[in-house]
Amino acid sequence: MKHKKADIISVAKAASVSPSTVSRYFNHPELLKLTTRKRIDSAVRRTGYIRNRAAQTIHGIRSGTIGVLVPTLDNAIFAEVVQAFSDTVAANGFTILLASHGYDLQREYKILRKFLEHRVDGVVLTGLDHDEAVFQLIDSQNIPCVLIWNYAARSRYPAIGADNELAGKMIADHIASLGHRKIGCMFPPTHGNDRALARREVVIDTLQSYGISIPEEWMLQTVYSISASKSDASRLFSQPNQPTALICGNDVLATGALYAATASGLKVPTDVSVVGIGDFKGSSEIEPALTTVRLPAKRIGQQAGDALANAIINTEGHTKDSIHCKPELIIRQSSMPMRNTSKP
Amino acid sequence: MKHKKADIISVAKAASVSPSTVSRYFNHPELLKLTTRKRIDSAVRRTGYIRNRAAQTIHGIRSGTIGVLVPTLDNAIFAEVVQAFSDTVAANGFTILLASHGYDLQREYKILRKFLEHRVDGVVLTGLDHDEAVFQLIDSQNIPCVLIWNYAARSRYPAIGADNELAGKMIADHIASLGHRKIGCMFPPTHGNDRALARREVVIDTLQSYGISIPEEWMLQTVYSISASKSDASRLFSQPNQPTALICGNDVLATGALYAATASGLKVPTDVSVVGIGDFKGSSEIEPALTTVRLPAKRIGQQAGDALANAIINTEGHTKDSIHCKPELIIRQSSMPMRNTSKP
DNA sequence: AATAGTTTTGCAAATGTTTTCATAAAATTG
DNA sequence: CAATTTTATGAAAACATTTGCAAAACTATT
Repeated sequence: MKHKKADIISVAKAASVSPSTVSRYFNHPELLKLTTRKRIDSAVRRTGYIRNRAAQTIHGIRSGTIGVLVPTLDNAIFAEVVQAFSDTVAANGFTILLASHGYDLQREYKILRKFLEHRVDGVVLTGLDHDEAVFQLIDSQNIPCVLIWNYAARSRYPAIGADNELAGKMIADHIASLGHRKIGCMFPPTHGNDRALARREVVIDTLQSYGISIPEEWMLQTVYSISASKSDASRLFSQPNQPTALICGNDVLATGALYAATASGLKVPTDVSVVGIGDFKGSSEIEPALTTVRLPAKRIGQQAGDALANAIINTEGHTKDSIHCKPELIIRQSSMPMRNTSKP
Repeated sequence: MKHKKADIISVAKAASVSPSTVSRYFNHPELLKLTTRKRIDSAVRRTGYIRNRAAQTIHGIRSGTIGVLVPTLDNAIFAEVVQAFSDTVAANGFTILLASHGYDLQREYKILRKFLEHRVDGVVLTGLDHDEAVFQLIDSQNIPCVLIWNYAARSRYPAIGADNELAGKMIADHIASLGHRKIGCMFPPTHGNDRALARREVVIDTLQSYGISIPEEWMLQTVYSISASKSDASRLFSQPNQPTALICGNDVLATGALYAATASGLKVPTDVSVVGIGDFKGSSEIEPALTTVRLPAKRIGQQAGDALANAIINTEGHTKDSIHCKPELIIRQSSMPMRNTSKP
């Protein structure tokens, strides 16, 4: 007794009009007489008809979907960007197709193809660096694209995000200007992750410019997790020779380092300053509150959403300009000037 | 000089075969002769053809999409579930359409309609409670659906998740059996959030069964954020009369409470025990490590993904059974038995 | 080499919609 | 109230595919 799913023809029959009229009811209601509009209205209700976007899409009409490709959602900050992006484009009637590639470039290409099979109206990629094949695929379909999270003045597609190098420079400047000279660094693996790479390079370079170099054993490479960063930092903090400041590649690593300090009986910031990058949720509430550089995730998501929705709706031409969402140094309690006296 | 986008007909021409043969190349390659297969292979490559799922979908073929509807992604635990779900169904060739309703039931209905316009092959809703109109819409389209996150033996659709009431009971039992009698509670607003409601009710009831009742002023309602929970808990901790234990509705709230304790100079667990629910990332590393009840987000996402993909691919009949992903009491350092001596 | 049996391919109809063009109905004008 | 303009509706083609059926092309058998 299951009815066939209602299509536009059954609605037309129920309303005693032609299918074309029903189509107009949805797409150009102002062309219909009030009475027929009402009749169709009731017919739609009675039949439980739901429009079929697939059928519309084959007429070259927009699919109303945007493909969003992130490395992972387990990283709270990406979740936040996606959330903001999704809300923004939803206001323009778009729904997002979401997938994650787990930092695997091969997978990124495959997922992009799948997005294109679904005839997404636009795509969002995370970060600046992607396989050349990925770029070519997007070019060949000529579909609007934005790169989120990282900013660069010159990039293959409009980049909307924060200048990660600037963020790295800001935090390194901060630590160096506090007088620290014995500095440790903890950064995530940089393979397939241009954000992390950019930050690390610039931190090292900036410190270099102050005449500071970082010994091998204080240069930690730590996967993105509180547990890994806590254990790595604990190991660092239990060595005889210790840095007076630890610069972490992001706030998750810094959080782990803060916990490690507490666990090791070190006081932050008196014994060691700890700083992060990102200003994630909770970074301002943690004890001691974390000094960090704010990367405005929410704003990035919104700007990217506006830019892409705009590129799709208006010109059908491509988005033009990159947008820089400025990072901002947030000084809290986890960093302080270097004490002048050295330990006896 | 932009070419028209390649369709199946242009591929057919390029390979000197009929469109039907190209179609078969994708859908039933085993029917083709090796040589024609190769010819088409090359034609596809040369033309840059990408299949059009929209055109397939109107033949009643599956769209290969699953609609996922969560309250928000800003909650790390939902992000984790979504991530696990997405990965699982991606292995079966599905892509997810993701949207969030921000605990607004009206929006949930609208989003669901949009999903159905896209002819999703299945839908995922978060939590057990939804507008009756939502359920009816799903019924009318008869499309597989699973409810994630919360478990209940009897529910409108298969529920795959943890028993939140059990989780609440476990943590309440734990605290009561440690001898605490002066107990505070901090729970999120329960409006439109059946998970939170279930937990709170059962905690209160369980404590009741130990003869414990919670005074009005120790019953905090706090929005989901570390900053709110920290400030609410700080207020509680600065009152003259204080509980010896604080039960928090989730680990985010508990984290804020832990920070508040540190800020107020209280020692956890000696001065006050603090417990959460969820076992979020970082809960085991925070100092002191948080006693909580683990809700297996990842497993929920995977199980839900398997169940739904299965329901779609195999029977085309609906998913049958709810699955209970058992919560688990994780005792760490933030809780300890009640001291016998009361403060002077 | 003719026949029967397979395998491979193409034709044409079908899918659910939009849209152009034509026509019918209504409204406006003299 | 007839002529003209405007508005509302329908018929049919178009969109990019899939698929049942039949024809063509091969194989195998005698």
